[in-house]
This record gives sequence, C-alpha cells and structure tokens, in this order.
Amino acid sequence: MARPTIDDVARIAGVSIATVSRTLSNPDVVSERSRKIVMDAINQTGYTQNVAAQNLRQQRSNAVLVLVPDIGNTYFSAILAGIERAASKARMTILIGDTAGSEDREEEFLRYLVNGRADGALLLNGHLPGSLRADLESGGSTVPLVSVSEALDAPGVPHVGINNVLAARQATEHLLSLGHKKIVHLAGPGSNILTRDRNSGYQAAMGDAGLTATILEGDFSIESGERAASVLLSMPMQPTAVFCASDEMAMGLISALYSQGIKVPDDLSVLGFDDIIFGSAYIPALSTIRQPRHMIGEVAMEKLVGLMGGGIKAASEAAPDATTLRGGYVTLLPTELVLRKSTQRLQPGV
Amino acid sequence: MARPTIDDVARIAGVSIATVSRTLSNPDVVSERSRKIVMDAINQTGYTQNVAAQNLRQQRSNAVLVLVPDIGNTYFSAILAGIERAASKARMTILIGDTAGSEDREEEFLRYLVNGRADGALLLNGHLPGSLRADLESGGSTVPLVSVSEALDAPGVPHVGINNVLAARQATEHLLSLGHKKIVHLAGPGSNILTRDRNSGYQAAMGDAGLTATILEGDFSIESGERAASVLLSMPMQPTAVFCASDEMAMGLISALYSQGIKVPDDLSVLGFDDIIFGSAYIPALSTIRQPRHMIGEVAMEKLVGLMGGGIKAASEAAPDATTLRGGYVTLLPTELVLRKSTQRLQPGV
DNA sequence: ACACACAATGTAAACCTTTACATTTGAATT
DNA sequence: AATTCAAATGTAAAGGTTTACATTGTGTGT
Repeated sequence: MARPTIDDVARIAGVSIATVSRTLSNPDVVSERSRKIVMDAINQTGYTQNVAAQNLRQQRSNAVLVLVPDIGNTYFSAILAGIERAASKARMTILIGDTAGSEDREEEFLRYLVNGRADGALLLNGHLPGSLRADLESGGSTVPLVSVSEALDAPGVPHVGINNVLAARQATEHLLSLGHKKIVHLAGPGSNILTRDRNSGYQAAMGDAGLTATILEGDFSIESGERAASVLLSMPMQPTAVFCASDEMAMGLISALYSQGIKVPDDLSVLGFDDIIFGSAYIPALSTIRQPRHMIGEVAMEKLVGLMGGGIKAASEAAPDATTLRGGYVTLLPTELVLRKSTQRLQPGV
Repeated sequence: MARPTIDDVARIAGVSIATVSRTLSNPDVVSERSRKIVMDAINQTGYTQNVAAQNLRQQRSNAVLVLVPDIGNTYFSAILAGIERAASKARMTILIGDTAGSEDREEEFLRYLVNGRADGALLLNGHLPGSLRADLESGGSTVPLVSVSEALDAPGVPHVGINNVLAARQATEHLLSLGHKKIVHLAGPGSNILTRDRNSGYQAAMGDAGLTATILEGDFSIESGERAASVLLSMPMQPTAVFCASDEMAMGLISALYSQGIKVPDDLSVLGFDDIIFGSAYIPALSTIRQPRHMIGEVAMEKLVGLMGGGIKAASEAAPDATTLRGGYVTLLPTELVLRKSTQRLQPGV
C-alpha cells in the first residue's frame, strides 16, 4: 500500500484532518481524548507528515544553505560540525554547497534561497555574488544571511568569527616576547579580508616594536608553506621566526625546511594559526593560535536561526565571552595562544 | 511584490501554465515561437520554480541524505567532497547528517527517507538502524541506499569502498619485505567490519610468513595512537614495525614515541593508512596506504543516482579500475602503497 | 473537398498539508 | 430556561507545480 496520508489517519481516528494536523503541530488545542485517538491512529498507520506539502503550505523549508569553499578542508569541516549540531538542535536541515572557487556554483546554490529550497544561508566563502548583493543593497526583502569566519565586505550582513587583527597581534607579540626581531609573516591570499586583518595586526605589533614587517603571500595550503621555505632561505636577512596564517602552511614550511636541514624550533621558530587537530601530534608540536571553530559554527547557526525568526536566543549563552560589535551585527569569539614546541626563545648564538 | 508564480509568467506570455511548465521541463515539445515568448516572460519576471510545489507534485525531492559519523573528521570530509561533486553534477542536493555516534540521531535522519525530504541515502556510518533493516528484509519497497567506506552487514545494500583485506595484506607485506618480523598492527575498534577485514589481511600476511600476529585495538584517533605508544614500549617482545589502521593513529604514535626518545623510522618503522593530506608534511613524512577518498565519494553518489533511476552511468567511467563484486553490489576501488620516510629496512643492529 | 494524423496547446485534477473561519458542544451565568 | 462564552472540532481554501487527457489547428493523402 502507498504511504499513509493525513486523510487515512483522520478516517481511522474518526476525526477531521484538521484535528490530526493540530495534534501534531499544536497539541495543546486538541482535547486529551482526541489526541489519544489520533496518536493511536498515527502509530497504527505509521504516518509521518509529508515535508513537501508542509513546505509548500507554510512557505518555508526549515533548511539552510551552507556555502563552503571546500568541504574537504579540515578547517571548514570543523566549523561545519558546529553548524550541524546547532542546526539539528533547532530542527533545521543543512544543505551543503561546495563552491570550489567557482562563482557560477556560488550563484547556483544561492538560487536555493529564492526557489524555496532553503530559508537562509551561512556564507563561509567570504564572497557575496552580485545577484544577492543587489538584493541586499536595495534594502528590501532581506534574505537571512550570516557570514562565517570570513567576513563579507557587504554592509549589513551579520558576521561571526574571530578578531583577526587582535589574534595576529597577539601572535606577533608572543614571538617578540621571545626575543625575536626578524619576524616574517607568511600570510593568506591578499584578496581576502581575513588576510588583510591579520596582516595589519602583525604590522601593528611590529611597528610598535620599531621593527620592519615582512609579509610573504601564501594561500593557506601545505604546498604554499613548502614553497615559502625556499623563499625564506633566499632572503637577504634571514628571519628567526615566522608567523604563519594557517597551521597547514606552518607544517608545509617546517617540513620543507627540515628536508633542507633547518630545524624548528632550534634554527627558526614557527607559529601557526587555527589549531587544527594535527598540530598537537606534529613534530615539533605546533605552537599556534586557536580558533574555536566548532563554536564559531554553532554560534553562527544560532544567529541565523534567530534571524529567521526562530525563538532561540542561546547564542550568547553558548558563547559567554564573545565580543559583539556594530549593534550585534558582528560577533567575535575569543582566540587563544597555544604554546607547544615549535616556538622558542631566540638563542643568543643564532 | 510577491514572488512570481507560473501563473504570472503564463499571463504575461499569453499562454497556459502548462506551456510554461513544459518550456522549463521539456522544451522539445513546445514550439520555438512559444518557447521564446515564455522565456522572455520568465526573464522579465525573474521567475523560478517553487521547489516545494515541484517536490509535492513529483513525489520526490532530488535530495539525498548523507549520514556521517563525524563531519569534522578529515577522513570523511574528503569523501564528502567527492560526494558533493557528483551530487551537483547530477543536480542533486545533499543533506548532511552527523550521527555523532548516536543511534537516535541516526533514526531521526533516516526518517528523511520516509517523509520525503530525501530520495535516498549514503551511509558512511557502517550501521543500519533497525527500522530500515526491517524494511529491507521484507524485501518490499526498497529505499535507494548505498553504504560507503564502511560496509554494512546487511545483505543487499550496495557498497563502495576499498578492499581492506587486500590493502592490509599489502601493507604488511611491505613491512615484511623490508626485513621486519616483529610487526604489530594497531587496529581500529573491533566492532566494525572494516577493522575485521584489515585484521584478517594483516593476519593472513603474517601467517603466510610464518610469523605471529599481534593486534592492538585503537579507535583511529590521534589519542589512541598516543596511548598505543606506552603499550608498545611495555611489550615483552619489542616490535620493529607497526602498521596502523589510520594515519591519525600513526601520527599520534610517532609523536608519543618521539617524546620518549624513540625515533621513527630509525628505531621503529611506522606505516599509516588513508593517506590524509597531512601525512606528506609530517616529520617523518608518513608512508601509508592511499585510499582514493574523493573518488570513493564520487562513485558512491553516482551509484546512488543510478539506483534512483537517474540516467547516469558514469560510475564505471569515473573509476576505470574498480573491482566489482556480487553482481555489482560491491564496488572496490584500488588502493596504493605510498612510500615516504616513516618506514625503512630493518637495521641489522637493532 | 474530406478524413486523418500529428503537433501544439489548454484544462483541470492531483500532490498533501496548514489554517482562517464557521460551527458545534457543553458548561456557566443570569 | 435562556443566554453567553469558551473550547473543541470541522470545512474548505490555498499553497504552486506537473501531467493525463481533451481540444485545437495544420498539413497530407486520397
């Protein structure tokens, strides 16, 4: 037999479909007696509501789109895990879109927001395609949107992430406090906001210390860390410490240096960023700046749910020490300097 | 103004809604003239089909559920990336469910299959909850299902993964070929099939060589690798090589050994499994068995789409050297031994 | 000139809910 | 006993498509 519908249940229970519907969605308004009869009929038939019909009628999908540059990347997937947790707490489904750097795919996924597949979106890709941007700037019917980790340069889109300039400053100051003066920053791709923030944090700290800043551009990947090794070695003035904008780059760098006979931290201190799970098992164990990635995801999702009119206000509860700026638009979660073995005090001899 | 519907388009174009619908879903049957008129009207209004209405009418969602034990885990997220790629190629949406080891959550997500939120599922969690199992064994209306990476012990569910017994044998034989005789296998949790397969591959290879097998149970995590270090060191007969069932465990092990002064590969050879991206930047660079995770995901998704009646038969095309067993139910993709620096020939002196 | 086939289009039902509004029921108040 | 009110339930519309079937129009073969 076919899937039971609400009509079947109503018939068996001897009530109207309205009562069945109410029993499920708003039990308080139906009498105890009916509730029981209906529930029995439901159990007997194995009825479950048809989501498509619900969505059509209610004009919402209870789903959110999550746009990621690369699901396979451990940095994003940890945030994803947080998002998933908060989503299922709010009984929301998440649709994941991997943009893989393609703007076409981006647009394609964002169409979910207009065709009713998703009610809102979490943007981890640091980019807002033209179509939506126009929609936003017109100020009209705004789609619930939250940018995560990587801020958008669009105004009015709530954001949750970390304070990158502060974190970079903290990182740099740690290296300074160890006596290093020739500190290079191996940065992310210059195009993104996150990189610009970290750069300025680094530059500010160096400036305050009266030192010159040197920035090498990378792309967060292991390979770009490896490539940086030879660049570093060919620099006129050899640095004694490198602050990397990702743990991946730090590892790539250390491993490439190692194969050239340069030892970390003895010959060079290296500080990472993110605190991915593999840092602690690395040799040397990686000193780094921890980003609370799981919580970033969780808070972002909660914020989105809030925007969509859900009743959850747990965001502040979940992230007790978050900094909130611009009237609640921007939530910055605290980072933490994690000291392990890849950084050490500048040795007099070197 | 509200979102345009098919009626708006029809009115503007001066045709019936049927013609509009056909223009979008089956253009061949409408005249060139009408097609043009309709497309103009669509562009003018910015109309897009309402997915909920489509889903309701067509009784399908064009979405698939992907059940993962832990999105945050880099092993799974790489497979996910492959899944995503194949999914969007087939114009399918993926709904990700993180079971986080909870059977309740599992059940909850699988309800998507009956309430019409998803048309099929990819199971990466190695487990089929009772509800569905009963459904399957009754042999009746089968839900399109594919198990990925971790096989199910349920009959009749197609699977795509690797040949774990072969891969483990290959791994062990490599270590044997390097002259090692005291080889320990640091395995996954005994409960899962994958572990049992790898164990038997290892045991078979050891047996063939006339050596005794020693299995240490872990859980794939870095921490369990670390824990294994002390167990290993306290063993009466010290092994000269360890074959780990995951790269994570290998790294945890190496790093814990390192802090006890034991050097890999000089004092001990360590072989990993999976070839996660961080292995190459590890020190020493990790020798391992590569799993084509991206392709596993892709092939699995293609298989599922095939099951759902989609026209795609690209599976064999995408994975030219896959082994297919049991009448196509099981697809095994080739693994590869990747030799780097963590294994070496047994030194005479040791 | 007529029947016929075929292509193009239109009409209306069906998909399954939720919910505004109407109705019934029964108790409490006068 | 009549009235009022609230609680519980029912009726029917609406949500936006797709598609089976019916209709119209056009050209072909006789």
